[in-house]
Order: sequence, then structure tokens, then C-alpha cells
Amino acid sequence: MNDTSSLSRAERNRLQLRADIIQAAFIEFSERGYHQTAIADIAKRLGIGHGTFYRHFANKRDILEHVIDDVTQKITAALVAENAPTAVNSLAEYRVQCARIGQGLAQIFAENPAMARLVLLEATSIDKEMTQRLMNLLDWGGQLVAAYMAHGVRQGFFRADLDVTSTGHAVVGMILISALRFLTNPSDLSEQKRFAEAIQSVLIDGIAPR
Amino acid sequence: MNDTSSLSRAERNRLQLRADIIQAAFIEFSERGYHQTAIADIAKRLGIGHGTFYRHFANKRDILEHVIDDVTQKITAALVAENAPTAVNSLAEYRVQCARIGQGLAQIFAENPAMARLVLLEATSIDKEMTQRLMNLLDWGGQLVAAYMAHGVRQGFFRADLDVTSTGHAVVGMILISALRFLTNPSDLSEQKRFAEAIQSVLIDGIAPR
Amino acid sequence: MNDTSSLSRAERNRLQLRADIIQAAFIEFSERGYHQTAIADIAKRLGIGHGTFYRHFANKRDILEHVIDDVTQKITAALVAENAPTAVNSLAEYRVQCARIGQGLAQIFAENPAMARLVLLEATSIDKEMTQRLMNLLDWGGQLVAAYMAHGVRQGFFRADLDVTSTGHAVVGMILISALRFLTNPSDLSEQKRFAEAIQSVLIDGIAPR
Amino acid sequence: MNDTSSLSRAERNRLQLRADIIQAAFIEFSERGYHQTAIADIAKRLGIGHGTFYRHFANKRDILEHVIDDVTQKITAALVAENAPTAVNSLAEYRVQCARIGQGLAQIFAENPAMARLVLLEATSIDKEMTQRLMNLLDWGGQLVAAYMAHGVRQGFFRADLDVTSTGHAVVGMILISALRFLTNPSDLSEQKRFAEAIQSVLIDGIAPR
DNA sequence: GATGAATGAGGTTTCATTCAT
DNA sequence: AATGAATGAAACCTCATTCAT
Repeated sequence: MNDTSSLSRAERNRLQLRADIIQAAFIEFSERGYHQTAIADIAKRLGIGHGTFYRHFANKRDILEHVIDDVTQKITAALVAENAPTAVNSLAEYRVQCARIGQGLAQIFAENPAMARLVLLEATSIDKEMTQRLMNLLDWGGQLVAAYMAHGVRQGFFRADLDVTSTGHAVVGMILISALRFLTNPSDLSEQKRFAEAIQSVLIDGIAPR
Repeated sequence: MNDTSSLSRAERNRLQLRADIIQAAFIEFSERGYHQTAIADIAKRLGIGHGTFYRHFANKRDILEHVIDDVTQKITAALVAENAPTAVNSLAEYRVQCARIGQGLAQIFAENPAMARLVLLEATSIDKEMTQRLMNLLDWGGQLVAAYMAHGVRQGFFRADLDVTSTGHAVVGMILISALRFLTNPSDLSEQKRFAEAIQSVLIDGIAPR
Repeated sequence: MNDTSSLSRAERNRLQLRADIIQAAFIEFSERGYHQTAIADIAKRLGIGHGTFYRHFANKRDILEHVIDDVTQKITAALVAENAPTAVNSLAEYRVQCARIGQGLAQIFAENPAMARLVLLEATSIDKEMTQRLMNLLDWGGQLVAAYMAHGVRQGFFRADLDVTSTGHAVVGMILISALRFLTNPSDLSEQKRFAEAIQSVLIDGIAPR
Repeated sequence: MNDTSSLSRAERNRLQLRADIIQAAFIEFSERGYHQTAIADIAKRLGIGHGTFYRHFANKRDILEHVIDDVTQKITAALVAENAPTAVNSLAEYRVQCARIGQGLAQIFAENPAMARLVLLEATSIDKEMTQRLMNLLDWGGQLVAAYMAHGVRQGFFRADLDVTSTGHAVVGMILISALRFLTNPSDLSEQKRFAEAIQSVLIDGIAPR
């Protein structure tokens, strides 16, 4: 009965379509790759005219940006959620906490191979800016791990001389290659698991015998 | 008394041009990316007609194949050369040996950012076959490390329960992210060094205090 | 009350453009030949962008197919229309009927030299499939004549031992060369006429005196 | 011992190579078609460098010209040889003579499908000049037949009112379509034979009963 | 005289983007 | 606001022809 609600519905439809386009673009990009995907493919998947696409996104690069943003945000949200700021009071608890961080990321990729494929394989070949964006994500992951480690160092659970920054990034590297391996061999869940254990084991104990 | 070594002048020219094209393609691909590079760009860089390109390579995909092969071979050659099969008789020696493997790869990438950019960023977005090729390279690296570690386990330098395979791949992952970070921040040599040390440190001792 | 006959304006435009492209391609192909015609030539003739062409036809071969189909259909339609299945009850009537068949085809070609040029001269040099298509058309013509002749034999107008099949094809051959001669000498209408008479004369009476 | 013989040998080699190139071009053109044949194909078939080709022929069009000339000359030579100017003194002898002319051409094409394919299918689609050349050949054939028929008319073997010119061309048309049919169905020798008989039968007796 | 490496005009085809309806 | 027809830049690739060796 009033314009506001009508506008609001239109607005909701508009936002919904935007989200749908991002979703469709995500699927197409991750399945065939960015360069092999035409705008028409995205529109066709949604059953909309491809002219409509340009009412919501400026150009092909723009939609990629939004897709990557979307994925990035989902990844960071998942990681942050996974690691609620609960107090940690013992090494044992710390181990669990630490494992969760690594496993969190690994799991996200394992559960969303398309997401990993897009972020790790496709996004790197668009341009410098896009590559940087991926690097920032990896960097952020490394800093997250580093922050937890720094906390562990302060509490005395970890070596006082630990280079938390580099080690944090190293952890991300191990998770990264785990995700990559999983991408090309998605059925081998046992490797996935052994890998996670190996990472923890190396981290906690190193490779040398005690 | 001459160094033509049984090749006619024409044949030498031919091989030289072939090599030049691979080199030029390598530069273009790693600088602008595969998809952003036109055959004409490669030809222009060499000052040859673009028709000449097709006398030496069947098509754009073909030259990429050769560029990647070339790079892959240089990487593996460097790694193999770096790790001559000298006998290792103590943990100390083992540390050095192990460090060399990791530093070898890291150094190759550090010294050839373009090579790393091409292999790690570009090659992943061409098609499945190309992606697989990169994965095979990473896998080979992991197995190389794993083989050294298995030797260390047999000699009692490393934990008997060490999962050498996963750990080998994990090492590659740490080197990989180190290379990636270096790519986006090539001037920070100190990080590169700290990273190498952190990897070694984590590997040998873990992160927990002894 | 309107003549859109259930087609939307857009649809009509679309079909019109399709027909225009076929028409333009027909002209270009028959004037310069298939191989000498570029898609850009066809587009330029219509004043459309050459990309537009590809919205309506898959490729160059595709448009040729449609052009040939179009022409073939016009020829067969004209021939069939020319020879309504009226009853024939005397040799005199049969002569007229027979003459109409031959003259029908000859006239079609005479009135559409471009059509003849395309079908007889160009279509033969594209590939086997296209050549076969022309042969099928000629074969169909021969069978049409043969069927009429068979009827004449049954009615006793023609020799009982007449090889109607071969003779039917022979008639097509005579028409064919008549058309070819006309193509290279379009102004000589009298030859065209004498030829038609000679064909009839030979058919009915042979060359020997009675 | 003298230059003349040496030069003469060189000259002979040169002429031999020229003939070989024409022969190779003939095979390639008739097998794949003029437009689908590259100069390199011709050279490869002979095992010579394709640059050598241009020492003997000005360009691709030039070699086609020579190939067609060669074929034309073989056809005319065969026809002329087939019809030695023996005296003809009766209708029976005339029939035989006439049959020989037609069968001569038909046989040439039947024995050399490639020749027919080149002349009838390929040559028509190069340019006007080439088409004209084919038409001239057909015209010559028609005139040849017409000349024989005129002789027959003068001797009273044929109808006095026979239009020898048109009828001569008509005979060529019948032979032409016979050759075309044979091209697409080379194995059916019986059709070939029946066709030849039908042509003769139609010519001598017409299709009407006497 | 023979060779084949080099050239670039020319042709086909794709697809991101615009814009009239 | 949605549509999809139209556009043409841009890329790949072929091959007739030239020319230095």
C-alpha cells in the first residue's frame, strides 16, 4: 500500500539477482576458468539476458572481483568463526586450538573444491591486482596463525625464540599445498587426513627424535 | 678446429631461433600472462614476422608447452645438481643437506621470479593438463624430499614414526609459499632468509619447547 | 486486422535479416565465387557488421549450405510447378508436356544466370558433400524426366524398348549444356531457342531421316 | 665433348622437371581441389623445394593454366586420334563413326576420372577466364560432332533439316552428364554402357516409335 | 639452379560491450 | 528494468610469394 514496501521488494529482488549472478559466475569461473567463461555463459545459467548482467556489474573483471571478494569473505568468516576467542590455558588446549585453525582452512577448501580452484588456480592469472588480492588472503591467514602462535609464546607453550611470522606463513604454505594436492586428487581422503596429522606432528615435535 | 660440432650453419640458426622464440615467449608469458599475450607480441619482441613463429611451433598452446617444459627442466636440473648424492653420516650433515634442498628450490625461484610467476601463477589457468603438469612438478619435489627423509629415518636421525611422504610434501608447501611471498615482495631478502631459517627450525625442532 | 501473422516484429526482422544475408551471400558467391568471397564482403554488401553474420550462421560453410538449399528448392519448386500432373492423352500433348519440362529448367537458368553459375560452376569445387548435392539435383531432374517418359512408354507414345532412365538423364545433360552455353553467352537468345528445338527434335525423331 | 650436348642435357632435365611439376599439380588439384592444394603440397609430392616451383611457373594460377592446357590437349588429341578421317560411305559406317566420337570422349573421362574431375568440377570455380577455357573445350567438342553430322547431312544419311550445331552441342551435353554421373559412381560400369547405348539410340531413332 | 626460411596480407571466428526497444 | 541484436576489436592461423644463401 505504500511505495516504501514496493521499493523495498524491488530492492530485495535486485539484491537477490546480484547475489545470483555472483553465484553463477563463481560456478562458471571455477568450472571452466575465467578466460574460458563468456558473460553469456553466466547469463544463460541464470536464464537471464546477458544484457541484464551489465545492469549489475560494470564488466567481466568487475564480476570476478565480486566473486573473489565473496569467496574471500566466506573463507575468512569461516576461519574466524572456527576460532572463537575462547581462553586457552594449557598446552593441550593449545594444540587443539592450533589444529583447528589449520584444519579449518583445509576443511573449507576440501568441502569447496571449486572455491579453492578459483582462488588458487584461476585468480592468479588475471592481473597483478588480482594476484595481490590472493596474496593478501594468504598473508592474512599467516598473520592469523602467527597471532595465535605469539599468544602461545607469551604463555610459554611455545619456544621463546619462535619466529612466529615466518612460521605462521609456513603453516599456511603447508595447508596450501595440501589443498592443491586435494584438488587434483579429491577422492583420496586418507591422504588429506594423514597430511593434516603430519602438519601437526611436524609443528609440535619437529622431525628429529626427542 | 671449429665449434660447429657437426651442425650446419642453417641448422644452428634454426635451433637458435627456436630457443629465442621460447625465451621471448617465456618473457611475455611471465610478464603479461599467457592469455594476455598474442603471438604477435612474441614475434614483435624478436623482430620477426609472426608467420615465422608458426614455422617453429604449431600454435600458441604448443609454445607454452615448450616454455613450461624448458622451465620445468631447468628447475629439476637445478635441484638434482644441488643435491649430489654425497654420503651423509651425521645429523649435522643431514641438516645441511636438508637445508640445501629447500634452499635450492627457494633460490631458483628467488633468482628467477619470472620463472616462478609463470609456473606458479600462469600455468594453473590454462587447462587441466597444464595444471596437472605443475602438480606433477610439486609432487616430484615432495617425493625428492621424502626420499631424503626416508634415508634419515633409516639412519636414525629422524623420528621413526615420521610420515615422510606427507612431510616431504609439506616442506614443498613451505617452500612454495615462500616463493609466492617473494614474488610479491622481491626486495625483502631478509624475509626470504628468515623464512628459510624458520622452515629449518620448525622441521628440526618443532614449535614446542624442548 | 494486421498482417504480422502471429510473428513479433523482432522475429520478423530477424527472419528478414536472415533472408537478406542469404540473398547477399548468393550474389557474392555467384559473382566472385565462394572462395573469393569473404564474410566481410557479404556483411559489407548489407551494411552490417561482420560479427552480425555470425549471429545468424555458424560459419562460411553454413551460409553456403543455406544458399544452395535455397537455390535448389527454388529450382525444384519451379520444375514441379511447371509440370502440374495434368492428364496426357495423345502424342501431341505429350510433346508439349515434355517440352515444358526441358524448357522449364532451361528457362529457370536462363532467367537466373547467377543461380546457374552458383549451382553449376561454384558448388562443384567446395567439397565432396557439396558436389554430391549438385549431382543429386541433376539426378532428381533425370528421374523426373524418366518418370514422364515411362508414362509415355506405358501409353504407347514412346518406343517400348526405350531406356527411360538413361534417356532421362541424357535430357538433363542436354539441358545442362544448354544452360552452360547460355551462361557464357547470355545475349544470344536465339541459340537458346534453337537449342531447345533441337533437343525436342532429336528426342522425338532422332537424327536419321524417316 | 661439346657444350651443346651438355646444355641439351640440362635443357632436357629442365623440361622433364617442368613436366613432372605439371603432373604432380594435376594429381593434387584433381584429388584435393585447386583451393585446397598448397604449392608446398605439389613440391612435397615431387620431393623438391617449393621455392624451385617458382623457377618454373610464375604463380599458382600459372601452373593451373598449364595443367588445364595439358589436359585439354590430351583430350583433344585423343578425340582427334580416335576419329581418323577415314571415308564413310554408308549409314552403317556412319553410325559406327558417330558412336566412336561419343564413346571416345566418354572413355577418356572414364579412364581418367581425375582428369574429368579437374576439368569439370574444379576449373569452373577459379575465375571467368578459366571457366571460358572449359567452355571453349566443350564448344570445340560440339563443333567436332557438328562437323561430322554436317557431313552426314550432305551425304543424305541424316535429316536434311537437322540443326547440326545445336545437336552437336547436345551430344556433348549427354556425354558430359554421363561423365559427371560416372564421377560420382565410378563402379557402375553397366550404367556407363547403358548410357552410351541410350545416347546412340536416341540420336539415331529418337524416342518415338517408328 | 635449388632451396627453404621469412614474411605479412588476408581470412575466419569469438565475445565483451553498447544501446534501441 | 530487462533484453538481445548489433558491433568491431582482436586474436589465431594459413600460405603464396620473395630472396639470401
